Amino acid sequence: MHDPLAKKLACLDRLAREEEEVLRSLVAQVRIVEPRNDLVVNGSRPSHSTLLLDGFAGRYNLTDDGRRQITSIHVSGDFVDLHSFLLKTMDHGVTALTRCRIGLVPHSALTRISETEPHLTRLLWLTTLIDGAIHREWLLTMSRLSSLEQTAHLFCEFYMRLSAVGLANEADRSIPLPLTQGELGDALGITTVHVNRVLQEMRARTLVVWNGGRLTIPNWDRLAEIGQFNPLYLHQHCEPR
Amino acid sequence: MHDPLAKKLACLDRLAREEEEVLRSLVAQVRIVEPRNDLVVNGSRPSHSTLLLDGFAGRYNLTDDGRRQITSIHVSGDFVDLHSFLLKTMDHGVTALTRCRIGLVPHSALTRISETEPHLTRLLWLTTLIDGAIHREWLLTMSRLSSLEQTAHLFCEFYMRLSAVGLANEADRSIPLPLTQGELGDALGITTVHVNRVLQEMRARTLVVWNGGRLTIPNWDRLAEIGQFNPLYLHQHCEPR
DNA sequence: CGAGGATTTGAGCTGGATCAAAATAGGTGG
DNA sequence: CCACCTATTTTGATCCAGCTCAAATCCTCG
Repeated sequence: MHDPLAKKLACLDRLAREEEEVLRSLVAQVRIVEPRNDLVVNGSRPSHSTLLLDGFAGRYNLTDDGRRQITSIHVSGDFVDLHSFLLKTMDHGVTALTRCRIGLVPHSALTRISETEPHLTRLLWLTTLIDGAIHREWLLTMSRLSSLEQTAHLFCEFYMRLSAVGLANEADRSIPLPLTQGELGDALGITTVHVNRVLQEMRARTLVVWNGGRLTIPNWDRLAEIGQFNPLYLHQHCEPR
Repeated sequence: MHDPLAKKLACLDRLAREEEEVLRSLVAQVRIVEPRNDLVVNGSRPSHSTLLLDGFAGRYNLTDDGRRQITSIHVSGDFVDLHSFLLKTMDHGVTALTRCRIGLVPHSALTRISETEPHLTRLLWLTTLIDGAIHREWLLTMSRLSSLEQTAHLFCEFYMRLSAVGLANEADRSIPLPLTQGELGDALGITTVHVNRVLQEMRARTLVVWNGGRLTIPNWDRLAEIGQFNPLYLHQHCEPR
């Protein structure tokens, strides 16, 4: 049994065998959610948190007149709404960008962990802190970089994060990226039309190849330089926490 | 003795007497930091977290060529870098926007809390989740609202947050806001020149009065409407966590 | 083969940037 | 109390990255 959560946490700190056991027992129920459906509804008060087992999901906020900003994109092993455990009321929605397989983790189980497993609690807390670090990086790239630079940055981030959970093909530097240009624009804060133009420019400069839902990065160093990408903010290294 | 941290946490959930005691004992040392100095240095590995006792501070990231984005602004009672406890390495800097009085909280004390005080741990965790919720809201307002709307939103947020720690004058709806227009621009992601023009427009429409380091909001409802401000994301209400 | 979504192209427009300079406001030392 | 220095705010003129609107093409899949 592959356990993407344990895999992800093991990137952050050594896990004891019993801790892995505890993690494995968290998921009370598995469900499938079709693309464009909400995994979690804005304003709801969930009694469980949602662990993404497979697929891509996005948190989003809407303006009063319905324009959407995707504030993060999640992949296997990510808790898309671990924060609902303590925030109680959802202040945003979470949508399935592809067909998603999700595991439901009762808040009661999380409370139990917080009472009896301080080390695991710190690691779960840590994953929400990394979410915050990503938000901050997005704030920077959104406001201060050109949309091409910002896109380059985001592609690098996706690569690193998918790589961490074993979903990157390290040989040809490619990852699954089954999004539409419109969805990417909602994450970048730009229009579909402009996403398209940015991609054309990137293609012309052979910075990336993106088709059939797969993104390939022929020259990592150049892409990372253009996107001013420094992976430090992802905190993907194992140390005692 | 006024304890701004206990005051803030008490807005989120009932605190036991002994918990307040524990919180009071956290600060090992108090220091003063002058404006424009770093409270926490980017890339450092702090051995303590910084509780802001008095003053205004801002987290910031820089682009490679030195442009700055302020990713959050903190006031009394805020932990400006509680996350350094688990992230270990700072992925951004924290600067004093005014003269700041800070309390240093050793990470060892935080580890102890996480081992022995599950409820307090959840509340501290929660404060970092609220930081994340604010980041998401900023992502939305930055990308989808006009700069005037975004500014209105930010002013509403400041008012609510300062009000929660007793720093707002509820009578005339005013708060301390000792920032320069340049600093505000760094938080909004716009230039000083444009901040100035936005403020002129807001003044002309008597949405706000801002001078002598104090912001007054003559008509809350109008400002909140323009900024599409809904305080839900601040999660400022007491409930069992 | 047809239909609805996704991508692409084109033409103009605009919010906010840039650059440069002037006016003000604080703060400091004499 | 004044003269001076520096940071901040304000004004003006120009520019451009990314938006809007509209239509065409291309997939994909029933």
